[in-house]
Amino acid sequence: MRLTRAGEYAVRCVLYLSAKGKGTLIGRKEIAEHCDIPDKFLAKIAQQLARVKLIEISQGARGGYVLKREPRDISLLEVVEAIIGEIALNDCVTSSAVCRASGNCAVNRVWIKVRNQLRDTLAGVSFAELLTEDSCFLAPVSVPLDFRGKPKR
Amino acid sequence: MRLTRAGEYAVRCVLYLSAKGKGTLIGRKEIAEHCDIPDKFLAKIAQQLARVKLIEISQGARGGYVLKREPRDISLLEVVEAIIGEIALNDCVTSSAVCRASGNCAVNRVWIKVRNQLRDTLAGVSFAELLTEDSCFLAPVSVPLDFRGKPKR
DNA sequence: TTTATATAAGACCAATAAGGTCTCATTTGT
DNA sequence: ACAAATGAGACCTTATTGGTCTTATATAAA
Repeated sequence: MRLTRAGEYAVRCVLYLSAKGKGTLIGRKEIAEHCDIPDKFLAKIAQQLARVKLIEISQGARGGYVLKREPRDISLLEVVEAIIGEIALNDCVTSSAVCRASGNCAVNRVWIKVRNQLRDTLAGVSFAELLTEDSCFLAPVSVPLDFRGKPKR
Repeated sequence: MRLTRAGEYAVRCVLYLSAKGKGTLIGRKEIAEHCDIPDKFLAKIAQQLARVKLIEISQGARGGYVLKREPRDISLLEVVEAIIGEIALNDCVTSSAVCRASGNCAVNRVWIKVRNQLRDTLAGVSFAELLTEDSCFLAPVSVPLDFRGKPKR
């Protein structure tokens, strides 16, 4: 696994929307500009976020994106996996096609362990938490105090 | 980071050499065949392992590879990083070029944390340990009892 | 109801990295 | 000297990433 550019952008986008608060409609261009994401590329990424119900997209004039859940209930893991799929650090873990011994392999067991560890840690970080610290924004954004807390899952 | 095919092959190779024991000369073809690694590709990988002194290569007729350290002192991390370089899960962690806020970014701090966690876990697994369980071999290999234990680092 | 402003969906393209091969040189045992 | 092995790096092919473009559709406002 690797946090691809698309994944990185998705995190920035959700972080920006989180700062604005759940339910606030924000135009795509504003996000793109503010978070330094190529406009059209963001459109593609947003569709994936919408598919997993993290955001809602409204079309037409004055359209844009709306965060559908509270930042404290959104984990880093969710956003990342919405874009790059379920995290796997190697092929063996997901498919036994590569390694004939797979399924009963000591090396594989280690990879499964570190993968779970990684996922657990990412699952434990909410966007509300991320907002309480300086983040990857290009310009400062005001952060409402009530968007702080731990994720439910 | 992702365990590439090359990294996977390197692990298999060192595991095979570990089973044979430190100091035992094994021909490249034997390893390639036994571990299901493309012969020429193994040559390339072996050079990287030699560069970090994990193995020694002898040329000429009856040449091959020799494990230079005890399996209990070789960690999974070492072998993996010998091939794919120091593990980094995203660009931000390594270079601040991508993310302008880098260095003081909450998201980045999370990635650094999970990366360290991952490296620590891999560093804690020795090849001796891996040998005590069924591994990614295509055919069974006898495992000397004295190659079992924890890695020094 | 027309027009301007947005996004939708997916085809498409360029750049990079992964996976692997090939060639020519060098080394070493016999 | 010769055969059997590896060294080093150029080179090729394929997959993935990162991103754009085009056509269609939706909506607010004039």
